[in-house]
Amino acid sequence: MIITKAGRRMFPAMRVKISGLDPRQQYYVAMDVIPLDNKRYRYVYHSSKWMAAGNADSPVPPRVYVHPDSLASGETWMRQVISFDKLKLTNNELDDQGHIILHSMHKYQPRVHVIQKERGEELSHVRAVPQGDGTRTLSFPETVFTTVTAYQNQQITKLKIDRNPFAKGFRDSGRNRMGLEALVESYGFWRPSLRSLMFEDIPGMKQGDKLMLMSIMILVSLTPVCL
Amino acid sequence: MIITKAGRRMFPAMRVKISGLDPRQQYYVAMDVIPLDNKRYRYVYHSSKWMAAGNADSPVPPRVYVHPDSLASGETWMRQVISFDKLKLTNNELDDQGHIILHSMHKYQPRVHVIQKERGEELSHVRAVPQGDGTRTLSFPETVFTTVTAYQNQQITKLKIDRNPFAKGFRDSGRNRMGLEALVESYGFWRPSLRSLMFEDIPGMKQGDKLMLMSIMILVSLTPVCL
DNA sequence: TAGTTCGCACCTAGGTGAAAATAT
DNA sequence: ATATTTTCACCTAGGTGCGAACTA
Repeated sequence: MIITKAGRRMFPAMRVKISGLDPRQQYYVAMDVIPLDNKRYRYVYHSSKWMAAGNADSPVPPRVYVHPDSLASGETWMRQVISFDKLKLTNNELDDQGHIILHSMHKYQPRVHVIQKERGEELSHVRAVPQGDGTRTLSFPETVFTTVTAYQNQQITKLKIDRNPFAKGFRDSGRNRMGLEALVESYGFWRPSLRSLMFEDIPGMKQGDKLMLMSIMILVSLTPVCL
Repeated sequence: MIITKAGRRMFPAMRVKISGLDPRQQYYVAMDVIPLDNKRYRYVYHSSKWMAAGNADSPVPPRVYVHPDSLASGETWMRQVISFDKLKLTNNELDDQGHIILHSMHKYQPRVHVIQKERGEELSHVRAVPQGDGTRTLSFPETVFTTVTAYQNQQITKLKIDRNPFAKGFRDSGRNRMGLEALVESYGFWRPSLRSLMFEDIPGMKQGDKLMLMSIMILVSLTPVCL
């Protein structure tokens, strides 16, 4: 995923559908991005692979992207597909725009949080998400990505150009256009799918929890590991 | 003010600064638009005046524009200038986009509401603002406007073109450009000002009310009556 | 030399009034 | 006649990867 000083969107964006919430309860929905491991990576062109190359850079200030529809009722959240397309990534450690701060050439795991509103609680953009009974955190391994300041892999570049409407100007004209199916076929690592994760699957999930029936589906946004 | 089926922004937009709120209390800020009188108007070109011409059309469905930063703390509201620039007006009585529905060729009074969050209360976009001790409603006579589907007055057209960035394409090139002061000067009825209205000024204002010290200033958005 | 930054052309998305077409 | 609707050129605002310049 490309990161810049000014902040760059993720593409594709995380999109999530939630069910099983208490329709009348108020929730925040938020996203953050945590390091996948303790390594720094480099892309080895001749083998077309990311290789570990030393230890991770020093930690960056923690940031949380609170979905702009927050605070909203369970009913509201469940009625829509929740898209994180306005979230931005930056490599500027002094960023004051509330963007998520990451190091380039590292691997990251995005997470989605569903946070039940406690009385008086205020969700901060610059502090870690409160962990407790009222918070459910979900990660999808399919969405792990590698940060770069310039694409290392021509397949990824082509994928971005072909799928992102804002990159239309770089597409091959006419003849090379593909339908979604052919496109998907041509990228072995690109696995769009509809995945469903029940809270029953979550380690430490408590019986009798109000949120037990909540499930989250990733609809579209599966990001190849080497992105 | 031009109204269309699809919805059209107000220009200039209402902009408001609030002080005197309880920093920790949660508030909605909202705007609505009420009929100024019971008349329908027509513009008489030779006298350059709006004249009453019959009774108002039948009432339209009530709509409230809840400011997108709602719900927020008094501290948050007071820290910023609150702009209503994304509010849209429509003449479509069947509108389902949440726009404010008005009749063309009528006079209207915009109002700003500051609504203290009561427990469990949900603010509706399609129902009148709840009137009670937790709600303060303010109207500024300077912001009264007349709705049209096409401008009736060449001065207004020029004003809109000169001030609205989105109408830049219609401006006279170079030589006719004016600075703000000259522009303001040239419109006798255009009175930008900084007005401050204390809640003490409001009829029925109660002593000891938590909100008593709140004041609201209109910063920029004064709209001529004949707009 | 590998990684980053910056200006840019080229898009999407959507807010303007003009003018022609249509409605009342 | 007068008012409204529709389409359009021309903007603002901002999301793309490219490629040259820069950096360590």
